[in-house]
Amino acid sequence: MSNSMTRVASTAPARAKTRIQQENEARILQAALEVFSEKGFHGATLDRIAGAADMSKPNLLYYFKSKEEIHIALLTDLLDIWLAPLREISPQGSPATEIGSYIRRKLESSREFPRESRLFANEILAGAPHIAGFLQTELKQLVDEKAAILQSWIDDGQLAPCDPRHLLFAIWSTTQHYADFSVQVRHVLGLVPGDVSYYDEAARMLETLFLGRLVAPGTEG
Amino acid sequence: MSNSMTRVASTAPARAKTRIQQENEARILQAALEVFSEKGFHGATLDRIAGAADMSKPNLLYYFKSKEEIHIALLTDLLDIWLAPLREISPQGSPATEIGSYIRRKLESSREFPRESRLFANEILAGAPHIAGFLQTELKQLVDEKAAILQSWIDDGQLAPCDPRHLLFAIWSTTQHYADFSVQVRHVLGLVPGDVSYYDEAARMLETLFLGRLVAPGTEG
DNA sequence: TATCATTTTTACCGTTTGGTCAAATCTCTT
DNA sequence: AAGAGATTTGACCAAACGGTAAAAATGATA
Repeated sequence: MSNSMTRVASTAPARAKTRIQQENEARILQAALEVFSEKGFHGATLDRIAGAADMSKPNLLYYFKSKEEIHIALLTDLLDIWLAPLREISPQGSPATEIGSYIRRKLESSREFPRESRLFANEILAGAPHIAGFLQTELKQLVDEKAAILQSWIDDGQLAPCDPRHLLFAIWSTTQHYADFSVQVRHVLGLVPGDVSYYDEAARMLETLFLGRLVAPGTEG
Repeated sequence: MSNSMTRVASTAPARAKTRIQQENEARILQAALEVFSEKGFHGATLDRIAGAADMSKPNLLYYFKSKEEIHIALLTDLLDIWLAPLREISPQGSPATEIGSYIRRKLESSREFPRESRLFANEILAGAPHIAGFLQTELKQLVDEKAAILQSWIDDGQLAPCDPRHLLFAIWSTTQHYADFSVQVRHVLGLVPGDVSYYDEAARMLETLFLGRLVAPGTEG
């Protein structure tokens, strides 16, 4: 949860951070994550964030120059969390093990970082104004790289013919759904607000879907 | 795209709608859909919506009492669009045909109504403050009903054992992803903003995923 | 064309919002 | 303990916001 955006420009001296500075920046980012992920960028107010950080608004603005700077700092930290599971896909493994563990990692990420996932979802829904560059460059590159691995498995006959990038989309959407749409999931399942017990069943569903066979063969007519 | 919220309370006389009234309400709702789906509720302003409807703000407020009333009107209209594909799932058909056509309907809905889909996504992400009741009652009921159909197919051995409701979640997430996360999809695929040519490939992917078998058998070790 | 209801506009209001500023307080070092 | 730098606070501001009121303009109807 370290902040890479407030860290300096190469020309500035970049003083070492005080104990208080570290603590308060962390508190602010945590509070802002809570508020931004719940209310969206425009729905979040500096007063609210400051309140959640148990801090006055001017004091908050002493550490971050603007509301947008906090938002960008959060997004930047987020991208590593988002990419990490994808990076681990290896050409050495088999489709079943690699796809299976990728799904587990992504699902675990949804369970562990639901607020970060919602922050990301909000940003994409808003047209990705702050991370368009990231999507076009780093993410696209990594996707192309991993898609090539999947493609080699398709060429081997280990994986059904399909556009590997769309396979990744399917994994992203199904796993992130449990964080981004958790309210809907809980209402439909009849669970109380805090309950996240659906993750076990979700994992089973996704394993069947991606690694097994959903519809029994011979009944397609 | 008719509006059911401004229509009357049972006690009020409910005058018939003027030609101008009908036209302007439609223009406002269309403009508001554009703005709300793009900016979210808090990011949208009455000035912007009025501008998009080519109308002054007070004039807009002559037709809708408040910003929230417009939002609720849009959401209410939306729910029918959202539910329609699910309603069509029939116990008469086979799993392959029913699930397949449900996916096609949902995907078509994403392509045809991307703004409505994003409006819905925004609402859920915000905690579903306006449609929590709908999710808990109408949607839950319909899901339970359709899940029972899927369950009967599981009992028949026509469908792999799984929680049918999570199967529905998987269908929702994968299909809606192409509307809600279209910006990300396009950036990753290297497409220009307006391009929706990915839907064909998406349909193929989802058919393979839900109706076929992704990972070749015998290689799971 | 006169009349009345509907529609549109102009001017305005109170509140909220992101952000500033300078003074006051605190913390750390010497 | 004193001084310097870091931190915190309270008072404040301009702009944007959702919304109102009343007059002006338009449309329908007879």
